[in-house]
Amino acid sequence: MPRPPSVTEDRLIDEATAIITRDGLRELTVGTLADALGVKAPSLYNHVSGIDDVRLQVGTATVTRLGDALTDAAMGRSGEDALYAICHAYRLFAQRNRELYPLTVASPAGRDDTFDRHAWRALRPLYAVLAACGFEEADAVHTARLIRSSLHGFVSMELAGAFGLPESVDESFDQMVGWVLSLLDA
Amino acid sequence: MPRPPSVTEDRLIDEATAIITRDGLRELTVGTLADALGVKAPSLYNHVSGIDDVRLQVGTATVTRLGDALTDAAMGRSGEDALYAICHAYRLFAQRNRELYPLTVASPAGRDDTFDRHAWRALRPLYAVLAACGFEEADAVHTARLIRSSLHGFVSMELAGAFGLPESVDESFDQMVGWVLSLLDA
DNA sequence: TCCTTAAACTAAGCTTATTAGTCATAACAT
DNA sequence: ATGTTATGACTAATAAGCTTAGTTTAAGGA
Repeated sequence: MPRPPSVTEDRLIDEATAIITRDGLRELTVGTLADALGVKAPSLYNHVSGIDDVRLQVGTATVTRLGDALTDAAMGRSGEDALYAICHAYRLFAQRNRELYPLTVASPAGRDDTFDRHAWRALRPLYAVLAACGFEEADAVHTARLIRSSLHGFVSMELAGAFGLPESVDESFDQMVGWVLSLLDA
Repeated sequence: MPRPPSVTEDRLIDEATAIITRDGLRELTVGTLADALGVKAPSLYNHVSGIDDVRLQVGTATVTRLGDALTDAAMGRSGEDALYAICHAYRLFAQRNRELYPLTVASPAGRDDTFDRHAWRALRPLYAVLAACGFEEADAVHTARLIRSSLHGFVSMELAGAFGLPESVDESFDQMVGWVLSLLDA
């Protein structure tokens, strides 16, 4: 029927991810992305609804990778051991994807079902640990929110350069993780 | 010597703040700000170096107001009582300034001395509580980072709509504050 | 071969940020 | 009073970004 597209969804997300990683979030534009794909800017509108859509799709792909990283970290461990690994994997992912990480927090401009589904899925290892430690439904939710808040707050402030004092940031993180682990005893 | 400016720094920041609060961060542009000030767009460059500079200055003003709110909350209280008030004042400020709050986290695009000074000043009530509770130098820094991480992480995720489940967000916050307060006993 | 269909293209609009260069004016020194 | 001058406001213009409209092209099926 139609001619084969030179732009596939995978290639689009890959190139957009590469631009953000290499040059920063602000350098992802319709123009730079079209160039990277070897196509003129308006042609992108055959594949996405706009630049916000591209960012959303990159965010979805990134939060999926984050979930994979957390799952890998928790694999084969349990309890405090697993939670410790999850915390450190979370921070490591943010550090290695400093420009992409902000896209994982939430879908800007209102709900997006696909993003939300993938974001929820990324939290499975965390909920698995809590469930295995005997946390009931609602309590698991509150505790997971606390842990996510601490982790996201820490890494986003760290990436933003909000920790200005000379004290070791690694040590601060270790101390915070220790505190998070103690939640499992309660 | 020169003629009196129709655009003062105060008015500029006030109007920019009003636009962000009323219409959202994305609506703050050189054009909308110039209109609000009754001036043509290029005239703004006699007062600021660009739109990023405007955002930075609004952020500085906002983080100062945040510090005032925290100071007011802690006034006349001490220990757990003061920290409880600080936590709730922090969240309330973010909720009442949802569009402005992201500007308080850090100066984008590298250090800005003025912003950093005001941001540091905003943390004084927190450090005061910790000092009064006997926290030593480095330990106070690590603990303050933990508390800031939890608070910032929670409110930024809440504002971003990252807590999708039906469980009460207020209850999650209360539980988190309870844990934060328990830090003072350690 | 010809038609359908989707994806590419060109052209063009509008918005935003910014720079260059000009003009107006109010405060100050004389 | 008057002229100087610094400053801020203006017009004009450019470049970049996002998007829409409308046209062309090419591959696969009839």
